[in-house]
Amino acid sequence: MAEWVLHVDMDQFIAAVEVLRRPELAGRPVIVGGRGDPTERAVVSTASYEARAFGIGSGMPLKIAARKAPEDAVFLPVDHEAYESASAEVMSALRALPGVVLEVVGWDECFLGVTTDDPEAVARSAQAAVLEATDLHCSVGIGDNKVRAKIATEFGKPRGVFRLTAENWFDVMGEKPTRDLWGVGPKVQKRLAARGITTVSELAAADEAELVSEFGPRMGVWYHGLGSGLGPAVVDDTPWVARSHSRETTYQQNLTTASEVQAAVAELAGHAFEDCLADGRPVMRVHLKVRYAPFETKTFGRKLAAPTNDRDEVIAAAVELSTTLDAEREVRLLGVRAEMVMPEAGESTERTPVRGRI
DNA sequence: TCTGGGGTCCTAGGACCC
DNA sequence: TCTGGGGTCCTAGGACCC
Repeated sequence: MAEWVLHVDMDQFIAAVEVLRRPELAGRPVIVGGRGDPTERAVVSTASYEARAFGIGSGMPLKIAARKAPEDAVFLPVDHEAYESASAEVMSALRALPGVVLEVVGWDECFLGVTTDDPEAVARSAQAAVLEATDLHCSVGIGDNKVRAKIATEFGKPRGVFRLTAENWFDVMGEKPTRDLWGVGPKVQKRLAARGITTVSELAAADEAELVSEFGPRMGVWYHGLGSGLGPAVVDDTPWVARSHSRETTYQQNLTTASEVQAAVAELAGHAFEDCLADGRPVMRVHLKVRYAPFETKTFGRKLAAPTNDRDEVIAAAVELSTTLDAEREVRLLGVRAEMVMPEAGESTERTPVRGRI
């Protein structure tokens, strides 16, 4: 029997959860984002397939989505608690499958590690288990590592199963643009293209030393391997330990005075601090990120003298950071993020340069 | 045309020490 | 007067993911 990595990804998860509790919305374009008011500053979290047909997608400003949407479209507010409880049901249904190791990646996706001669059968039973428990549909990618399993899922959508391994990697992916790889975004795609690398096959055939000189010792090697579909194959079910907590808000009206900014920073820092407190862990660093008009961002931070549980100390540190803003130029803030970083928690597991929770 | 909120990890460069 | 290497720590910034 062989070891396999399965990647389970819910189909239009947030929209599907909303339709589940409002069956009358089935078949209509559903757009979930912000407070559900398309005239506000906010973006689309998820659009149903019906809405995607009109060119609406996640990350798009609600105002733009409203312009593209047909008359019968429905805008709904984000309801974190509903998605979290649906997510928990999905995960527990999957965890109950015999012989699987489950690693949560996000609300609506996870990896399953399984030893079997028939991974397609496991994939089908995973889909059946999720449907039975939640009435929600998912797609499953099967791979010989996480990178291939993750990419395979896209070929299975919706409600399908697809297998991607070393055997068919270049047949399936060879001619695709580098952007289709997990971890290659628009910036990296552009930098690769500047060196004549536009397809997955070209990336695999590229000179690794050249990639290292462009992207650094870790990322250069990582991207080169990505061209061949290389990646970690270990599915790790140890519970997630957050390294940091942050709070961010976009203001409907820009903040324009130093005292407004300081009040906003103090409030956000307080909430982020409480998230750390809830984890039972002290705060080691305080970061601030501001977005100011027209569309620039600035980040800065400071290490505290020692890890602390002192609320006043971390808030004071955050507020003090905000005083370094250039009042003339930078105090027209669209948004502010306060981040609290906690000390390294125990031994870290194997890490890969794929961002986010892998 | 307008820009979420929650995260993670990597890199470059300066400061500082020996 | 001119200016070594090597190492570590720290901060700012960047990129990407869900």
